[in-house]
Amino acid sequence: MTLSIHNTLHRTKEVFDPISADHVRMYVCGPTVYDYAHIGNARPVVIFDVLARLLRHLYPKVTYVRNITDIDDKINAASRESGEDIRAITERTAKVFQDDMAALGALPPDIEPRCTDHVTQMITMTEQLISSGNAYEADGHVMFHVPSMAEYGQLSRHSRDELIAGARIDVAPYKKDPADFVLWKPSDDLTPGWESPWGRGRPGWHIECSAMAQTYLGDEFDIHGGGQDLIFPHHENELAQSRCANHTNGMARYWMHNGYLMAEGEKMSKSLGNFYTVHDLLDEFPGEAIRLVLLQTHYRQPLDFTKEGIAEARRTLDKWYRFNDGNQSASDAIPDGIISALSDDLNTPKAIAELHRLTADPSEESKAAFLAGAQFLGLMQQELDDWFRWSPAGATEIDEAVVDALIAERTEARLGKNFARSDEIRDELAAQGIVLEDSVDGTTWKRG
RNA sequence: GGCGCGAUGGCGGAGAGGCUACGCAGCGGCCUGCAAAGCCGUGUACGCCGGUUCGAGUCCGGCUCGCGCCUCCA
Repeated sequence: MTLSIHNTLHRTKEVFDPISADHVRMYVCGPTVYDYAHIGNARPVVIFDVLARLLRHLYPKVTYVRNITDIDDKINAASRESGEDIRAITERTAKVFQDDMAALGALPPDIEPRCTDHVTQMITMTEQLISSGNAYEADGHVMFHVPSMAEYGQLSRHSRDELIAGARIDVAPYKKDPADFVLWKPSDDLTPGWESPWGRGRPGWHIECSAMAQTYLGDEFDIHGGGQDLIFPHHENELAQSRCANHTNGMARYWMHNGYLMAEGEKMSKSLGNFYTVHDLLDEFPGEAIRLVLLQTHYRQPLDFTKEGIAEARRTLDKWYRFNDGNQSASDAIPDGIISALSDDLNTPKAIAELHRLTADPSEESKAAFLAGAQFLGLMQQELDDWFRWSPAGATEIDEAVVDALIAERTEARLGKNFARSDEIRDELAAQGIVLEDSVDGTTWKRG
């Protein structure tokens, strides 16, 4: 099976040709842990989780690195505002992030490095950039000198002149060139800092990824991923730093970026009330339904995320859980249709259509294939009862014994043709969000 | 202003120069005491204007609308 992926570097779909077929290496930019992840942050996590699963299926060894950024001025600002210790904020937020992503069915990456553990590597890389003539120290800062790299802008396709023309902020006086960006900056006594050859300070906001990727994946690796909004400046600057420090022609062979996400037809913003954190959504919907919404749209397409969309995805999963009534086990082989769809630049909507196609055939063979395919995509992970009896956070507890007693009473009433009482019981339960289903085998219930 | 992305049937969403996408919802039917679930059947589409072609959602040009990014982040 040939894997092809869209490479942002060339803006075309290309056949994936790893540096070493024995060991595929991928780096994805992870969260800055100062606040709960919103659904836009979850999109790359789920997308690259699918890619990691696919790579592991196609290649013998895969190393997937996704960092946690725990040094950032937004974190410092959050700490100043709330008074909470920086370490406490980052630990707490990182834990919630990991739990929330697990609830979305995303497997943990192989390595999840933190910036605070890699400051030494960042300092080393910064020193390398100074000695190679690509960076300079000025006024306590170390700056990357953009004109020192001829190919700067190759990823985002911004020319240096355009950047300067479009700049929205004043140029700091210590910059040699308006396009230069920071590698290291000084910290005052109230700000976290590390000792360095340039005094006590902290890293700029791109060098972390360059340093951590180099540490775990080497000077050059296969895939670098993230959201489209990271193309510039983050990835452009990472690319420049890594190439110049490591003396390579590229950092990653393939750069992949997922499209942006809107919520309820508008850009997500707190003031519009459509700002969804994954943590809050998980109180309201099962994680698998959220995952399915994310996979139903191709990763490079814009996605309008709506609660109605999650509800619809949940109904689709209801249907799938019914189709696979809990008695099947997944076949060993992942259906070809799933693998070939995913191998075509991660065409998850097409893979999902393939799942729908398999549900049209009620044979045991098809059910086993369906289950294998769905589970490969990180879906159909629940027990049947857990899925149908899932309830939102804060919902009233259901006393199953009471429900069973009412069902028994209703069955009696139906046998006695007392349909008035029978329907009354059904309505009563429906009011509590319980839906009854009669079949030849008796009556079962689920949460509606 | 610069760079880039998107526009498909009521909704979601693939595909791609000639061939059914698919799902949801709707409608008709079967089943059911009635429902629910399930099953069968069924309608509707490619933003606008030109062009290329025997033939264009699919290629080219222009336009309209929506959106992203434009550095030490907000």
